[in-house]
Amino acid sequence: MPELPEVETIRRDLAPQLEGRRICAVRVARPDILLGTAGPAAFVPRIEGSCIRAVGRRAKWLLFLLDRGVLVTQLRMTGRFAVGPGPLPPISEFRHVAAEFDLDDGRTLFYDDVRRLGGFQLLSHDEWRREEQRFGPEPLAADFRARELAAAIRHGRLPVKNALMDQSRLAGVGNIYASEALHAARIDPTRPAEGLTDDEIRRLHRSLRRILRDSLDSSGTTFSSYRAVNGRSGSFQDLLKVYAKEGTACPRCRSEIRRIVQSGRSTFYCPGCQV
DNA sequence: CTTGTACCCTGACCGC
DNA sequence: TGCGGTCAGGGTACAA
Repeated sequence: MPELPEVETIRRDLAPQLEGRRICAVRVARPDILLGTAGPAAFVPRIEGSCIRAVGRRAKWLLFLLDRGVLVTQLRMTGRFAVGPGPLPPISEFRHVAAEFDLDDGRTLFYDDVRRLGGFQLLSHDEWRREEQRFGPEPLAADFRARELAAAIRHGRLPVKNALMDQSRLAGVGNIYASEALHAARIDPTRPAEGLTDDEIRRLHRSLRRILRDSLDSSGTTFSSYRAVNGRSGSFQDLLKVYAKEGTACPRCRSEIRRIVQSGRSTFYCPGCQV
């Protein structure tokens, strides 16, 4: 379940291995990972021969900035990458390889996706610029202050947890970090976003940024399926306070952590200290 | 405009 | 041992 810290971890793993490389050949074993209208017949020749100038990230999307456009990648739930020296995936866990990209240094980039909810789309630089406008601000950007958080989420009767996860309001936050940030800020996840006080916004801003940074320092949360590149695990799951901790004691007030469902997603919170 | 729901997909897990 | 049902949640399409 890659959110901002997980996708950024993958970007940092991939960038030094891929930047400056040319893609010589592409194989798409599972065409349904090609998002949008393009099938392999249109996709493959547009990628082959292109050079990877940089590996980027916006929200939870990983970006391969090519000389001919932007290869946009969504990992959704189970998408993973590995880079190997030969024609076979370097780790045995890659049993659902959906696409392979041969590089000009003899190595191959493998994309594996059990559920195939993720995938690729090649956009022109102009198309990506327009697409990118749909996202809210990046919460780890240097100029993202409490004022920017308030402008992004403090409107509407939507519960604050859903507001945090709405990618058009705020980029990169998903189910795990929304629950964790609200617990750290002592805010009830069901509260309408428009009702947060200035002090609560300041607490949420600090908590959210600290948790995203700490998770990045831990290479993300390997809870079920997420891995960094080549199967590497993150360790932030060891530092979670409420996510998937239903029935355990809140580390702050010892009340019992509860699980509720908001918009079909699990929310974990402490009824004792989140008000 | 906002808000809610169904759907895509497979593997892990549970109860019988 | 098998087997059906449920759940996981990212984003998107569509309805109200």
